Amino acid sequence: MNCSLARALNDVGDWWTLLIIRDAFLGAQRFSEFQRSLGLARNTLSDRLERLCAADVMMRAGTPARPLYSLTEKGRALAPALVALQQWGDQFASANLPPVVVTDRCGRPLPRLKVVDQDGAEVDPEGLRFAPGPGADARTHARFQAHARFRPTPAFRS
Amino acid sequence: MNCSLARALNDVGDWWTLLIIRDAFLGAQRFSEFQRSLGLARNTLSDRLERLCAADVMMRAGTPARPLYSLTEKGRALAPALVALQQWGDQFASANLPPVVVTDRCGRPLPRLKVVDQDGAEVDPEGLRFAPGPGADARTHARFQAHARFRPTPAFRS
DNA sequence: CTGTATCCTTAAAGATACTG
DNA sequence: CAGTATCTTTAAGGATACAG
Repeated sequence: MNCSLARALNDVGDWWTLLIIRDAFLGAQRFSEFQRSLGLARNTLSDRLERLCAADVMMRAGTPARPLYSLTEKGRALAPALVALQQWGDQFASANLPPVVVTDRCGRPLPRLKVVDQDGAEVDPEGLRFAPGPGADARTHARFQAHARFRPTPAFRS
Repeated sequence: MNCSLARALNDVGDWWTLLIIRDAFLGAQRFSEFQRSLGLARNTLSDRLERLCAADVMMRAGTPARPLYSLTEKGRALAPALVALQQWGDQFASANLPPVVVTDRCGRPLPRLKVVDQDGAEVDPEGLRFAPGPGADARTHARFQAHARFRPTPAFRS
């Protein structure tokens, strides 16, 4: 798919994968830590760790017999996505009574992530738009031109 | 699960669901728009839209015979998570050549989402911590006390 | 401890045809 | 147009036992 979101989901869009990554952020490193923390089957965990290493989201260190799993830079770059999802769950799926909160290293809860524009002004969801990027292929361009991708942008609406 | 992330994933942690939501942000409203845009089976789409409406992420308007699907406030609140994931895919899965970029309503590409603390300072991934929240149950508290959730916080490490 | 190898059961997804 | 109803196929996940 010619789509970054689909590609992202291909790497981490699985039920267990993001939970594994969260545990890695929490400091889990050993196979058994993930396994006991999440309670998933061993073969499933094995498969997920394999995929994550193959996708360069996590890496294996330690000895082959007792590996240590940790996040790569690519994996750590998931922090905003992870925090955003958790905060959304805090607010809407946990009725603002989250079991666990994300904090800075001093233990102060983090404010909600905001989408801001180049001037630092917050962009509300209705203000979001999409446009062909540098990697757009012919099909993508065609789609946007065909019907402005569903919703006309202000420029087209004028 | 006593975990906001798992609850969030329960609502939107599916392969198709986030793509449907993205199309909704793009302005798609009709069953056939989603279907043609994503190319998923009709029964699958039907199921996803059903779940999304049940979870109050999307809502149905228009006539029963020709419904219009749109995001609720809860759904629009997914914008940060969606943008964060897409940007991650842009950078790492599309080699910084994204087919589609997220912009503000003027068409200016958005800067990358950042995790900031209460003072507005950026929090790097290593600085992330987690702590029991107001909705923590006994089991959650026990977990944190048992082993500081894998990694000792600076306070515990001292 | 860290997996791999099977087996088994269930769920998910697509294709297709049909209905209001 | 917007689904529903079947049917079929495949994949995913858990359980268990075993191995290095």
